[in-house]
Amino acid sequence: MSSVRVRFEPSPTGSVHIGTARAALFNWLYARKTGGSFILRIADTDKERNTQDALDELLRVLRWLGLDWDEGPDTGGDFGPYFQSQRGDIYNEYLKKLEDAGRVYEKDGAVFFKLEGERYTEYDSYHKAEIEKVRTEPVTIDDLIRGKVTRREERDFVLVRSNGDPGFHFVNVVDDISMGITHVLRGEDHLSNTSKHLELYKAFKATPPNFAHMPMILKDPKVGKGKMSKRDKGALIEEYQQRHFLPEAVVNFIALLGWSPKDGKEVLSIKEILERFEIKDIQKAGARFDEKKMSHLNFVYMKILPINEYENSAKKALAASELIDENVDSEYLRAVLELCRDKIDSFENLPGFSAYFFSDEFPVNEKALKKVWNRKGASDRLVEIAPRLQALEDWSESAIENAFLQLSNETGDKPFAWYPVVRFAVSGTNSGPDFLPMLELLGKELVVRRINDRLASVN
RNA sequence: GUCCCGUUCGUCUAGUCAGGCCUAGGACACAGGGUUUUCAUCCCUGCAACAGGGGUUCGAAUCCCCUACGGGACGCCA
Repeated sequence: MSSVRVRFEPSPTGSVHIGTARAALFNWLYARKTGGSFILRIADTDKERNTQDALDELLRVLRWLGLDWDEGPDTGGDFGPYFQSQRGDIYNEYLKKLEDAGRVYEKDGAVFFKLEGERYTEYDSYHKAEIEKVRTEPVTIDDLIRGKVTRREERDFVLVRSNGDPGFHFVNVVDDISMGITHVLRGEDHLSNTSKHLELYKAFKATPPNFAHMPMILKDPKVGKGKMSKRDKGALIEEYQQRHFLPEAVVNFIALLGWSPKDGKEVLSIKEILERFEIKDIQKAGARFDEKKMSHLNFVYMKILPINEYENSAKKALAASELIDENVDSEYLRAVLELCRDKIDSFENLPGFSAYFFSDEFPVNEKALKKVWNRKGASDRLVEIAPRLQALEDWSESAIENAFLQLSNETGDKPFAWYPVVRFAVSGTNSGPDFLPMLELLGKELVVRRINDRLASVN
């Protein structure tokens, strides 16, 4: 028995859709699972829309997700070329076979595939016209996910466009035959196209590959109806990169879109996914995109991220938001990151969470303003604590705590009475890292100054 | 409109193929409580689903049929 060969056939026209990424992942998983080959084939027959940049971007995204390929545009292989734009000779050769078999004809400058069967014309309500149809024999695929699916193709279709470029269905089938593809895992949107493909396999007297049609990824119902489009939030992998999501989390999330492991474990590394992946466990029904789940997974991975990787990603996120540059004190930065480590839920939120460590221009949280500051006696709390902090000679966590404790003893109020107000004064919000270490790190001069600034704002 | 595919908590899903172990399990989200003298984490509890109707059967989420609803295809896009 020959070994498994699967392919991923993206068209490099811009950004990578989440469904495209999932197709890549599932094909990759199946290849690695079976010890087969994962082939990358570039669908660049539409010349105007393809650029080198888009291709580079595509390869970058695949690598970011942790996917590698055995044959492809940059790695080569025995079945090349791996750009469809360079496979013209092969397409011509296969077109000749169809010509010789009398299965093609020309119309309006394009080459059509001729179906076999009785011809008749009929009014078609979709095309709103009288069109020619063919009474063909139904064709059946045994889909690895859906079982037997039978359908009849009833209209001739274009093989080569009038501008000379070969069309999708034709190149798709020719490439799968000539590259020895054994399994085709693709989106359900191709299920209806499969009858066209099967007709071509028949005409070429070739054995069709095994098909598996994955469910569509649908919009969050709160957002709208239908399949997720590239305009929807969360639809593009680039968006996750820009938002500093972890690739492990993204991979985990897209794997769970339409697939789930038998043992019910949800947080899975790509290796663990690989151990559990089975085509038959892929869901039939469309999967709805849930941004909250994506965020949660990202959060889980952040918690277990090794410290050096955490620091790298954190620095990137801070640099991207221009809170820090290369002049930043690396020891101070390290301490800040250490302090925020267990508090933040995403790198995306880190800049907002920690801005006040790096700049006096930090935003004031409206809710905190209402809840903490616009409250009777709030400014009195600052008036009480400010001189005591000012007077401290030893600016250590315990010394700071003592200052609060003393005040607490004298007034009978808990230290809790001052904490939120001071936190608000120095950070503009009511949540954040551990309070006392935060003050210590910020430094006496800055803490006292911000308290006074806050007080000055009322007068 | 025609054809194809689908339908379990708000969402992702387990269970369906081999009907009884399902008073339907987990996760996210949401609500309430607890731990934490801050903040977050964390822990506990709760909410919440077999689309509807007919069969078959001692017994159906599970098998069959119909209806409804959702999705996809119907391009000289891929």
